[in-house]
Amino acid sequence: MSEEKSLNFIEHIIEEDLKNGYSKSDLCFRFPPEPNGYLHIGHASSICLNFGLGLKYHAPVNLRFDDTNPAKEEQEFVDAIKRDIAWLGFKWAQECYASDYFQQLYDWAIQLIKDGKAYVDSQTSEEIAAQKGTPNIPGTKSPYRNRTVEENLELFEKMKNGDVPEGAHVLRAKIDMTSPNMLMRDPVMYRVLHKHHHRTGTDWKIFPMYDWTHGESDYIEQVSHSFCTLEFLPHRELYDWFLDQVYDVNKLRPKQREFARRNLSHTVVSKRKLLKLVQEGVVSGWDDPRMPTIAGLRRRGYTPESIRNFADSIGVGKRENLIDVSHLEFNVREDLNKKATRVMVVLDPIKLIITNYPEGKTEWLEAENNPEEEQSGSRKVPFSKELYIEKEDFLEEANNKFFRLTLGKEVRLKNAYIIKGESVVKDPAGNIKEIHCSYDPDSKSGSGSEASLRKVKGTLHWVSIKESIPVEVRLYDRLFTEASPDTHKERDFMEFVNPNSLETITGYAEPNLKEVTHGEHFQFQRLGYFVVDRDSTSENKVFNRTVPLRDSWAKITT
RNA sequence: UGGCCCAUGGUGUAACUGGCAACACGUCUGGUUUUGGUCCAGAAGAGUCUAGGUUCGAGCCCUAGUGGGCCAACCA
Repeated sequence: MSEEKSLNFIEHIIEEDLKNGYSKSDLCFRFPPEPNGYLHIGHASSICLNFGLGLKYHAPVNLRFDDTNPAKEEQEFVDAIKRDIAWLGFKWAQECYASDYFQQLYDWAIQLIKDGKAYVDSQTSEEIAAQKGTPNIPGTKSPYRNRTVEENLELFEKMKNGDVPEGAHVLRAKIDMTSPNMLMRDPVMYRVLHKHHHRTGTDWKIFPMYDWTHGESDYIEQVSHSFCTLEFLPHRELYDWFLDQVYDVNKLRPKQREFARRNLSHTVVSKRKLLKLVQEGVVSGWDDPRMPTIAGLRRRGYTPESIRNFADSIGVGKRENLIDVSHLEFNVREDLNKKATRVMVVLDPIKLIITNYPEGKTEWLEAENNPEEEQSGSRKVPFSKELYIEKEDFLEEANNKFFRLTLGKEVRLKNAYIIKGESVVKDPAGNIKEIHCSYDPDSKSGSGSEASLRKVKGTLHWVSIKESIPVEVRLYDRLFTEASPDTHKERDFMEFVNPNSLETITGYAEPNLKEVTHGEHFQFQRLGYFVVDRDSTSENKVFNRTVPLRDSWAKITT
């Protein structure tokens, strides 16, 4: 009776620990962003992983800001990160800041100095780097490595008090300059920075490095499992070394474990690169609907559920990966199919005149809001003699693979009548100006009449010209032409930016779209899922296309 | 002149302590349908990087090779 989903390797680690002495109440996780930018779809995987584990094991998950570098971090990003995680639907147990642990970290550092495990180095960063060697060549010891405890304490005190300029000294852990792991070659623990920190202001002049901070923060919060991406694997040895120095056997000792970050095709997931797109004006900002940021996806119309389902469905692994965006798009469609109200909008209009329909008459026809959702109800749409339909929904002559309007054949107008193409009116250049057709008055949708039940080959969306309203519609394409824009070593990812990633057009919508609110989702019949964007410079309502309806539309037009 | 990680259909994952490879996306076909969507049914597609070894039996274990990735920031 176990309909249990198979476990991923992260869950196996936890199950294993549970078998080997951990109790369920020991479990505690964390999501530790640095507040130096916006969260993106890559972070979403990590968020869903950690918070998902919290939900699964009823364990707390802390939101911890890794704010140890005042040069890059800002309160604005802290706020944006909290907003995005909350929007995804997750609740953190505690809001923590690495900067809250500065004093504790400092006290431990003093202890390390006293134990002869840390020393103040007064070389330049270049000198230190040179001594570090390479992965192939062992490093050499710093001339300051054997300073006395007293001297180290005194210098470190000066660093702390801001009595020395930036770069004058650093505090280093005394480990092993010949280790095959570069990170173990006397890593820097503290540097001097005379910068304003968004939380501690000017209280601290020394700031701890990531490695010295992260494991100890996990320990302070008694996080049981600290999951990070694979590039931190070599850091684990150092994570454990630092923990060894402060660890109390009566307390829980956190574990760092690593998983592969998720890469999405046709996009970049690197704050540095995303920042460049913003700075160079390729996109309008961090929340441009083409951006893979949570804020961008939200504005594009992606729902929290779709992002969470996506993250859950792709799982976690340890290998290099490139997930096709179609996976993400599937999850969006699946969710929006149940939520989005069906409406009719014509993007590339051509006039359709129903020759046998009374002049000046307007009928208000019943239209279902969402056939997938019983309770969604219905609304009225106006129908009259002169309509717009999509230009590409008509061909004078077509083979029988074409399911839409041609001369002499019948199709249904969605929610309305069955019509038959009669003739076309062309301008002198031969372009079709209007299409004339006749309608069958007995074929009204939902009337139940024999005529209305007649099978026709296709159904078209339309809009009554007189009552229609213009709307601004933004169609998006992938931001990069290349599936993997950042793995080409010799070429810059900017070379792969798709110049046609945004197309703005004016469409004609049924009048119901006059009253819509920001963030509302719609399915424009045949055209895709759209979301109402926030107010802009346009006097018309603005709709962002979240995603087209599967691939069919593009397929047919070719 | 190194150390570590990884290798399963097109993509992403699964296969409990070894028992002839499963799920989702994508693709294709058929049916339903007031939109070529949705929904339903079905199909194709890998024999698990290579070579050895252990074993009655290996995707799972061992060895070597190959391929990919990570490590030399006073970033995280």
